[in-house]
Formats: sequence, structure tokens, C-alpha cells
Amino acid sequence: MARTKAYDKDKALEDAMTLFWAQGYTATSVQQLLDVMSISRSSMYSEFGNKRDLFVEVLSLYFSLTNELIDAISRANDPAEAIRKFYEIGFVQQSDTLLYRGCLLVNTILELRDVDNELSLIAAQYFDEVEKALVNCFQKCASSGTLHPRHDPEILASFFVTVIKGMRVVARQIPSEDYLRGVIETALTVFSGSRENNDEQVV
Amino acid sequence: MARTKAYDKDKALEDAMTLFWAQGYTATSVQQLLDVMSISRSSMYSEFGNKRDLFVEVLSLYFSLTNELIDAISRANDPAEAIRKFYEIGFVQQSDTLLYRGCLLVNTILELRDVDNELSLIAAQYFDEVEKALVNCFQKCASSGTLHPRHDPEILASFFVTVIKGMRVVARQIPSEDYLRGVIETALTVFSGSRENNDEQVV
DNA sequence: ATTATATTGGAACGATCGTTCCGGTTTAAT
DNA sequence: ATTAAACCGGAACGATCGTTCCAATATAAT
Repeated sequence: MARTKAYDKDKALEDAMTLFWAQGYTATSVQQLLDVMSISRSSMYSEFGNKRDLFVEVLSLYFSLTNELIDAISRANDPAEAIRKFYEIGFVQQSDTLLYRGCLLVNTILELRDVDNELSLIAAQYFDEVEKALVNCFQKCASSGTLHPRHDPEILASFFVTVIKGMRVVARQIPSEDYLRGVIETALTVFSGSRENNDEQVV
Repeated sequence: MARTKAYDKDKALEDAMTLFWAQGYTATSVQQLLDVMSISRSSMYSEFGNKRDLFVEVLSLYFSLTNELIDAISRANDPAEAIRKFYEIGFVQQSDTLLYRGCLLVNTILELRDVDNELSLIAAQYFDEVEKALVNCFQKCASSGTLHPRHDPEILASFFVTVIKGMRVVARQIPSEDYLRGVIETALTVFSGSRENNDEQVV
């Protein structure tokens, strides 16, 4: 006996994600959210609780979109392939609009660390999932021999995750066509390097 | 015939920087600024104009602190030394408090890109100064032979700047003692690598 | 057609936002 | 001691913040 909703919850959540993604949590007002979500004030509060709860759901939705990424990493048979797949899916295959938006998780980690640490940690933990997948991949590659024993899987994963985070910062600055490619290709050369003349590093 | 100020402008600006650095531009209220700056509302507005103008001055102050960094880069004679100096000054020599604060420029680039692009661009341009210094250094090294001709100075600089940006994101997550060191040491191996088996990269 | 229920738009809440303004206070120079 | 200039505290501005509430509306089931 109920009236049908005039809005689509999934669609509304997606639109909220887009706005939070662009403007950040603090700078995005509820009124702006209502506008892009095409939802009434009352419906938003009854459906999502409040602005903060909505953001938590948005983070969850955003992370669910990275499943494709994690799967690709898990399936890779050599380390360079894993990274290339990552880059391919996360950067090349993105439309400019999405690419230039950067990463909601990175944005959130930075924005809310000293404002709402709980939210910041949620974002950080989601990103850690990606790092774990990379560690697993590299460990698997080490076992199968496609990763040179000189490389530590964990350190290697932390390196690439950090590079990706940096690239998400750069992406938001709307870099030239080849900028990110140069970065990732340079990063990939760590696989082909020898370390002989690197023993006396002390820093 | 004037009364002496009860506040120290430089000190006040520094304190404002600290707060903006931690909380970001949007989430920091004028009242919070007055509290940490130990300045009256009237004095703040007559001295700095408004919140936005104050932030512009804060960005300028922040950038002036990187002069030491840029000098160190400029003086370096080989590329690895430049990067190590950068890491040493910008990360190792920092107190935990400062290190975990991340980078105000990176934070600002991300936070304000779609909120106040003008401010975001100021931050981005400051960071570009660092990148230029790195390019110059690498070009100099290429001339003097301490940089292998296989490396392109600009691409190499873009790589390390991106790594640094990523490391600033990571730093704000309060990483373990050795995390950042592992990242930078891995990044440095791009200098020692050969590229022979890397010809068929197509991505 | 009636009933029941969920959705809706909009008014209203107190709190806080950035900013302006003014009267009182302080102090350096006359 | 008087004057002039600058600082200071705080009230007040309108605007916006996130949230709550309610009456009106719309629709699925009876």
C-alpha cells in the first residue's frame, strides 16, 4: 500500500559519490547533495541517516568498484603484468573525467585525518586491501620464480602502492597525456635493475 | 604614535599554517585560527584581509620553507645523491609531528581542485618549482656523465616527484618506521637498472 | 473508491560560518 | 599631559550549515 520511491537509491548513491569525489566531504553541503541526487531532504535522511552515514556508504560503494582491479592483480602471473594491468584498468581505461577526479580514498585519507579520523581510517583500510592483494601477488610470483629473489614482496608492494597514490595526486592536476605513462614505465624498471652497486646505502 | 601589536605576525602566520596543514582550508574556521594565532578578530582581518588571503600567505610561507630542499637538490652532483638529500631533509630530519602532517601543498591540490581552483593551482605551481629543480639537476648530471644517457631527465623528475607526492600521502597515514625508507630505496633502484628486457612494453 | 502507508516539499530549528563594525583601551610621539 | 594612531574585545550582520519535523501528496493494495 505504499507509494513508490521517486528516486533510485543506487543511482542516488552514485551521484553522491561523484560530488564527494570532486569536492571532498567538508566542502560538500547537504543541499548540493540533494540537488545532484534528485532526492528530497526527507528521503535522504530517512534513506541514509545523515551526511556522514551517507559518506560511509559512498566509500563502500567506491571500494566495491575496485574489485575488478583486485581481481586483475590476483590473476597476474608475473609482477610487471600485475602492475601493467593495474595501470591499464585504473588509469588508461578511465575516461578523462574520471581520471582527473583522482582517487576518493586518497582524497579522503588526506582531508579527514585530523578532522574525522574514523572516516579517514575507513578510506585507508580500503586502500590497504589493494596493497594486500599486491603483496599476495608478489609472493605468489616469488614462489613461481617470476619475481627475482632479490625483491621483497612487501617492500615492493609498498613502493607501487605509494607510486599509485602519487599518481592519483598527479591525475587530479590534469597532467599531460604522457606524464603518467612516463611515471609508471619508470617505476616498472625497478624489476629489471640489478642492485650490485647499491650496497653502501646508509640513509 | 601607535600602539605596539600584541601579536607577532610571523608567529601568527606560522600557527595558522600549522592549523591549515592539519585540517585543510575548508574545515578550518576563522575562530579556530584566532585561537591558535593568539590574535583578535579585528587584527586578523586588518592584518591579513580575510581567511582566503591568509591562506595564500600561508602557502607562500610553506613554500619558502622548501628553499633548503631546492638548494640541496641544486647542489647535488649525481642523481641518487639529489634524491637522498631530498629524502633526508624532507622526511628523515623532520620530527614525527611534522612528518605525519604530510605536505600542505599536496593536501591543498587535492582538497581545493574543484572548490577553489585558484588556490589549488598556487599550491600546484609551488610544487612544480621543486620538479623544475629536479629536472635541472638531472640535466646537469646528464651533462657531467653521472646520469646514464638512457634516462630522460624530465621523465625521471616526474617519476620522483610523483613518488614524493605518494610518500606525502603515506606519511599522513602514520606509517611504520621503515615503510617510507623501503619505498625510497626501491625508487632509487631505477638508477641502477638496465633496460634490456624492457623493450616490448606496449601499454 | 477507499484506505493505508511511504514519499515528498518546505518550513523551522539552533548552531556555526565568514565578515563588518564600533567603542574602549593602550601606547608611542608630541 | 595631551594627542593621535593602532590594537583589541565583542556585539551583530546575513548567510549557510546539518538536522528535525510536519502537513500535503501520491500510490499500491484492498
